[in-house]
Amino acid sequence: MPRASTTADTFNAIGDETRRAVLDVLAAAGEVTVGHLVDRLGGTQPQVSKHLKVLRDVDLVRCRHVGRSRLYRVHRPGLAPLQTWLAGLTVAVNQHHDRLDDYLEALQRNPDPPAQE
Amino acid sequence: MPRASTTADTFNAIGDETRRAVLDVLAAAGEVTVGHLVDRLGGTQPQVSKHLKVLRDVDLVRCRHVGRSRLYRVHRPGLAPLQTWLAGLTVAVNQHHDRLDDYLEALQRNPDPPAQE
DNA sequence: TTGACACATGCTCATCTGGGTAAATATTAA
DNA sequence: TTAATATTTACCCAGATGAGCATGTGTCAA
Repeated sequence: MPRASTTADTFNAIGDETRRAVLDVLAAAGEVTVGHLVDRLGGTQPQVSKHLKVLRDVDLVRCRHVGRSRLYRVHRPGLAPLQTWLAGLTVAVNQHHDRLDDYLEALQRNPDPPAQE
Repeated sequence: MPRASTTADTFNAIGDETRRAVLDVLAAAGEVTVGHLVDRLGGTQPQVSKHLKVLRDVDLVRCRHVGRSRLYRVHRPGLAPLQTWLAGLTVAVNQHHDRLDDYLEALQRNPDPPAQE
């Protein structure tokens, strides 16, 4: 079985570095034209358009027509899956691992530590 | 050019749903054995091992040997790239898009709104 | 209508993937 | 040493990808 489609979910969509860069530019600028993105990010126009399609498919960006241009913007609700999962994971990790990392790293440096210092 | 390697960075690593599930289990349980993960997640043992290798390569998990088992755990610092990027993006989006989404959606429902109301 | 502009879509291709199964490695028990 | 347990690693394969390039679609200007 191959890797899941990039449009399978938000996580796959942001796996690509260029797409993250697209989101960064959109987030910083508010609304941006495809042409502007091309100038800003480099690469060819079809390339950028394809990345935008992926982001659109997972609802991370939306666009509106203005003349012959299209203005793209980040669609905030699309970020929810990422924010939710990462926040939940972080909380869970912190609860169980408080200070465990430090302990384990110390243990690794001194595999057989004395019972109590 | 094919998709970037899953071990290219943290973002690619968490693109896979099974790997996110692995992280969830590890985060909830603290330290877990590979066998336990297999029981918990289903799938074959080699499969889980491979996913763990990917997570290890991007430093999202670490493990230590205990007898013939290995105890895996989430390595918190490995989450930093995700947290940093997502937080930055969220802040930027909120700054530029405060209430823009609502406006645009209203605009979409009523493409040619009266000047003021 | 014709032409230019702004994007989107279609196509080819080398490449990386995740699943399945078999075999290798390491550690403990007998 | 031999057997069993716990994981990792090696192969094989269909499927999806991103880059490059050509083409299609929609809009504005003359």
